[in-house]
Formats: sequence, C-alpha cells, structure tokens
Amino acid sequence: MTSREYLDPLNSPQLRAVQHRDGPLLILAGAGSGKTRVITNRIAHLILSGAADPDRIVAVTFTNRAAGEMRERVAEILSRADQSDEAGAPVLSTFHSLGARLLRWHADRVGRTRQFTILDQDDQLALVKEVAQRHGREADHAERKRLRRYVERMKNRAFDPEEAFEQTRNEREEDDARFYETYQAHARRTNVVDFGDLLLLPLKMFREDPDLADRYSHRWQYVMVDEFQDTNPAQYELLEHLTHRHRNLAVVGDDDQSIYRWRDATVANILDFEDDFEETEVVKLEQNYRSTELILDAANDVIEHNTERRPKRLWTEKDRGPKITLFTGRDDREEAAYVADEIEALGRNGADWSDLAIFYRTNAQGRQFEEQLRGLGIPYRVVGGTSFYNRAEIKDVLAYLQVAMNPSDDVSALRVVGTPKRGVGDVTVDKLRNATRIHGIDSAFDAMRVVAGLTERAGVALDRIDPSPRDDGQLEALAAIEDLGGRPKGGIAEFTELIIDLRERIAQEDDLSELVAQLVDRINYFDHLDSKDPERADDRKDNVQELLVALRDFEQGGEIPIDDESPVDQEGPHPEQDLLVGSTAGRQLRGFLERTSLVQDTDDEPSAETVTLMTVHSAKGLEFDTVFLVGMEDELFPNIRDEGDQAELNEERRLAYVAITRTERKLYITNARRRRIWGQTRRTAPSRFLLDIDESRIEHDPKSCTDDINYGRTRRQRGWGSGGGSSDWSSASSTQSSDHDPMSQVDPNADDHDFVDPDWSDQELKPSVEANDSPPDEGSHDWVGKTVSHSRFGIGKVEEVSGDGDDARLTIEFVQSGRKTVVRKYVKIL
DNA sequence: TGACCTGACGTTTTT
DNA sequence: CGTCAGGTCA
Repeated sequence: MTSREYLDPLNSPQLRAVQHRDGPLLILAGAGSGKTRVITNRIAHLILSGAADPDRIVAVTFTNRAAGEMRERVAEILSRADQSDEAGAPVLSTFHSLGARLLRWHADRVGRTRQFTILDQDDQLALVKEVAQRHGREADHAERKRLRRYVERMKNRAFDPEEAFEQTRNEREEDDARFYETYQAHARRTNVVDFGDLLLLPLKMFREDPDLADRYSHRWQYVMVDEFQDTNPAQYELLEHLTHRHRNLAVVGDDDQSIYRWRDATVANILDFEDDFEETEVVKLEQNYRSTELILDAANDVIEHNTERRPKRLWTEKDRGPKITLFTGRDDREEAAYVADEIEALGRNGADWSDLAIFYRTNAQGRQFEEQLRGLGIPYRVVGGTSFYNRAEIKDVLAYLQVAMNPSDDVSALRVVGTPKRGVGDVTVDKLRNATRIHGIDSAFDAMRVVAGLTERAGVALDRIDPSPRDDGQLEALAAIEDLGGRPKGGIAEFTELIIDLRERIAQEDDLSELVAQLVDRINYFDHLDSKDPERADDRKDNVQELLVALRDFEQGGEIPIDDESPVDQEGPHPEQDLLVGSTAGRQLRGFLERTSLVQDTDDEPSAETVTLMTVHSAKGLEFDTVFLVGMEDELFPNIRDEGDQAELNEERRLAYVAITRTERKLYITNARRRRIWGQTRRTAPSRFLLDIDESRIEHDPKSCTDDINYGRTRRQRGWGSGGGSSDWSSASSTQSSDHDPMSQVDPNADDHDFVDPDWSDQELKPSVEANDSPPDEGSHDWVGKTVSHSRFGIGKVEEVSGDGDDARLTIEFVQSGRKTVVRKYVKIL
C-alpha cells in the first residue's frame, strides 16, 4: 500500500481541504498558511487514494514559477510514495499556458493555424497602430495605448467585439468597439493572438461548441486554482466551462492579497464563490507558519484599515521576533547605500544571500540598489523588469524566426524586413502594409513575394490577385508596390528569399540553434548593431549570444515537446498543411517561441545564492527570512494618482500587506526624505501605511537622517518631524488619520523641485558619477578556476576562457546545469 | 532612404 | 533623466 505519511504534517483544516474529494471547495488561505502545501498534497492525495489518474487533474496558477514549484513538489511526494510517473502527469500550468495549449489544439476553430504567433505588449501596440491606420483614424502614441488597453480590458472581461458593442452608450464607445472588431479581424487574418486571446479564444471555442467543453470537463476530472482572488471574468468563465460536468473545482485564495484589480481581476470571484457554486465546502486556513508574531501584527495593523474585507486574523505559534527596523535616508541614494551596507553586514554574520530580499513598488527603484550592491560585490538577481526577451536585438532575431514559422504575421515581417538596412525604409514598409488591402494578398509577406516575383515558387499564383471588385485604395496600393524602386525591391527580394530558405532549412534540418546562428551571421546582424549604436553594440551582441545559448539549452534540455494533439480530440488531423508542422526543428522552434512569449526569463532559479530584488507584485507567493521594504513614502507607496479612489487605495494597502507578510523573521522598512524622480529631486513624506503600524513594533535606526532640511511646511502636516529619533513618531502618527496631506499631492506650483541646498547637491553628484565609472574588471586570464554564478545556470567553476574583455566566452562547469559556454558579462565572481 | 535632431512623455504593478 | 516617436535634411 502507498505510504500516507505526507498527510502527517498537516493541521486539521489543511487535512480537511486535502481530503475533500468531490464538489466545489473554497479554501480561504491567509498569507503563509501553507496553501501551496495544501494544493500539492491534495493533488498527490487524489492520485494516491485512487480518486483520479494524474492526467485527469488540472491545477492552474498565475505564474510559471508557481506552476514549476508545484510540479516539483507533487513529483516529490509521489516519488516518496513510490508512485512516480505512472499514468502520465497532472496538468500544471498558468492560465495563459493552458489557453495557449487549447488554442494550439483547436486553432482552426478560431481561424488560426497551429503556428500562430503570440504577441507581447509591444507587438500589440504595433498591431494597434496598423489597425488604426486601416481603420482610418489617426492614433497618436497615447491613443494607441488607450486602444490597446481597451481591447485588453474587453478580453479580460470576456467580451468579444459583438458583446463589447452591446455595452456601448455613446458614439465614442461605439467607435472603440468597432476598432476592437477590426483589430480582431486583423489578428485573425495574420494568424496572431495577444495575451487576452489566450483566454478569450478558448472561451469562444467552448461557447460555440459546448460539447467540446464537455469533453474537456469529462477528461479533466479535478480542477484546482491557486491565487483565485486574482482571477478575471474570462478566467472565471473558462473554469466554469472546464468544470461544468463534474463541479470538482477547488479554489485557493485570500481576498487580502488581491493585487491585480488593474488587470481586471475581480475579488467578487472569491467573495461570491459560495453563491455561485452551491454546496461549496469552505475551509479557512488561519494559522501562519511563516512569520513571527510581530510581523503578523504589523501586517494586520496595515490591512485592518481596509474598508472591504472578510474579517480575519492570522495567528502563529512562533516567537514574537525582532522589531521592525526603520531607516530614513537623506535621499534615495543614501537609502540604497544603507540597505547595501546592512546586507553586507548580515552576510558577514553568516546570512545566506538567498535569505535576503529587497522589495520596491516600481521597477525603476531597483537600479539604485543594484548599483550599491554591485559596488560592494554582493551577488544579486533582479526579478522582472525589462525582460531579456523584450530587448530590441532579441525581438529582432525572434521576429525572423516568427516570420519563418508564421509568414502571415505582419507585425514581425514588417518589423524586420528593413532591419538590418537593406534599402527598405519606412515608406516601403508603409506600401507593403497597404498592399494587404489588395484582394488576394493576405499578408505583408504575400505582398513581398509579389514584389519579389516569387509568387510561383511560394505557391501563391498571381492570378489569385483578383482584379474585379477593386476600390481606389486597392488600386493605389497595388500601384505603390508595382512602382517600387530598384533598391527597395532588391531588399524585399533578398528578405523574402531569406525567409523562404530559412523555412526550408527548418523543415529539413535538426540543428535549430545552428540554423539560427547562421541566420544571425547571414544577415550581418552584428555589423548592424555596430553601426546603429557602437556604444552598446557589445552588450547587444552578448545578448544575442545569450539567446543562442538559451536556444541550445532548450534543445538539449529535453523540454517537454509541444503536445500537438488534444487529449479529447476526435477531429482528426488539422486541415492545414504547413512545411514546418512535422519537422523536429519546427516543433522545437514552436516550443521555444511559445516559451519566450509566455515565460519571463526570470521565473526560474530561486535557489541561486543571490540577494533578490523585485517589485512587491513579483514577490507574491514567496518568502524570505529578511526583507527590506524600501521606498515607503506617500505617493510612491501607496502609488496613487487619484486621491479619492478608495478602491485603488485599498489595493495599495493589500499590496503593502503582501509585502510585509513575505517576511519570516526580520523586516526593514526604509524610505528617503528626498527622491530623484524624472531627473528632478523631490521632497517626500512617509507612507501612510507606515504610520498605520503601531510604534511599539518599530525601532528607528540611529543612522537615519535627522537633519531638518527646510521642512517648515511639512512639519505642520504629516511629515518627518523635526528632531529625528522616535520622539516625534507618535505625534506624526497621531495626526495622520484624517487629513489628506497636501504634501503628498503633486503640485506644480509648489517649490518642491527647486529645493536650494548647494552643499548637498554638490556632494550628491560626486558619488553617482563615480558609480557610473564602472571599476575596471580583472583581466580575463585569471578567471579560470574561479567560482562564479549565473542567473540561469546557478553556481559553477570556470574551466576555460576564450577571447577577452567583456566579450570573452567562459566555459563553465555548473553544479546543477552541467557544462555551458556563456558570455563573460553574464556571470559574477563569488 | 537613413542619419540626425528635437520634443514629449513617462513609472505603477504582469501573464 | 532616458527613451522613443516623429520630423527635418542631406
């Protein structure tokens, strides 16, 4: 019989949740109450108790990191119970990956092929631009962003264009809905989907064919959802379809940790769950296993000010724990320097770097801390922020691959037809874009083939271009591409042949990364980088090299090959016949491209021996022994634009709650009296959330700035006080409750920005200049033998060096990932 | 066409 | 302050 010792460490509500079998289950899990343990154990229990085969269980999360972690933990429990990989594995995935899979399986139902492209936010903006032009409305940058957001919002709310139109109440809204319709039509025609489509289109499939939903519901017997408080209406409806048949839906969440309202998450989903699903069993997990009592008290101080919440109070058996240390710096640089110093001291006293984390409200704050940590030689990793895959050079190379995979993808094709320079500029690109209006030309790439005279070879006969019902616009567009000059024409021909050749190679050859390396070489991409921006060319080349490493890694890593067939599909093979569907390299490329668009490069490797820097949003679901919560100033955290928006303020408060409850033992809270923002130094005021925390839980670091830097006006309001130290803390705290502090408003007439203090500004400039002059690195020759860390591969030892300078390649034997060659600048000496 | 300049704008937060 | 879209000119 199988061992059930995995049930032993569970407390009684946890046990109840794990052993619950059929019917809806709502688990209200406070921060640190062991919800991941409950989900993973429940999955394991369903399998081990014989309730369901592994592959009939689905668990959905919001981040790839969470999905990966669960996968690991479930596998661990199963292997300990001697039941490893029999009968397949459970589906553990994010909502968006699951959506992508469903789409892949049934692409033809929503007018796509399996090779569809997934657009990121930038691509979406490009698409909006294109559609706006076609839609006959001029849209400037701000308007494009608004439209993009509008489309996204409609999709998150599960409205297709028709439903969006029904909602409209005035002409402007009608216009937006019409735009949405055009956008969708264009996306369909070019075989692309955006993030919202990954939810909306599967929904559309299920709405149109309830039988299909039924088959999935039959197949996936048990469905679980993590972070349920962050689901949006589209996700909710998707769950309804998937569980319609059996209603075995178990959701886990905490309304106090709902922080994605701006992404159209609906807290009502969790608050009203019991009403929506009759006979729901409700389990409350209120014992916290993560934090000391003092931390929980502080978190509660903050969250209890919220106006809408289910009352609850977490408790712990842990010690009271150390007080929160509060530090106030003179400015943001000093704040960062303090944190770095403190971290170094903790390290000297034996703390593991991986026990330490810095949380900030906005990504932009991270840079200061990076600089200071780098200055002290402390290894760190930044989670989130500008993703590797968002860099222009990476997107360029990927766009080539995307076009090869999906030639209908106009966004990618038009992005790179003129990059590197081959005589195709904006004017020509516009002509090509317009040409897609011509009857018989379905995509920009089609138009290019026509221009290049390659229509026969590409299988598109010229006579497909139907000359009959043609309006002036079409005639004009056709004339425009026919009259192209020799240089643009040549460039287009070159590009077209390149792509066609690339497709043929992918169809025939196995070695994808070699192909891509050849591609980069063939288009002289490095020369392009050199000429475009010599300053940063080396960086960018390194990034491209890293991409090649990542691709090779993907090939060799034995990643799960994309499963092309639906587990419930009775529909036979897809009607499409694409060159790349069957080939190994094509399959791998599809998998790689999907991963690059769905997985942030920073999702993995939490075990690396580094200090972690991230936004509070990214921190959700994680825990650290010691946390530095920085930038706790009004205006910054809470980050509010509309002082009157209570819902927004509540969400900020929940965010602060999330941040505090990540802490296991020791919390530092820091802020600065002056902060540089948009190149200007501004005075600040302490965060109202900070003032909510009972003073008895706080100790002021004596190193804090106590100068009275001309705070005459502030002192009367909520402010820093004049003498420093803790004496005026309570007075500041007692005045905070009722007022809306004018200091926290951005007031263009206030003299905040011309703060005059020549001594200080001189001093401030110097160190930051020095920090920019990065100290010369050691010569490459003595890297051999050094122990280094790499953000993805972890710790390793350098075995070989080739080349020198930042460009050097190091061959490193990594402890976890084996032998890899990486670019030098990506590793840090430990 | 493409190099170069200029001015506007931006920072929430992410799949 | 930094980026980037859009405009100007060779």
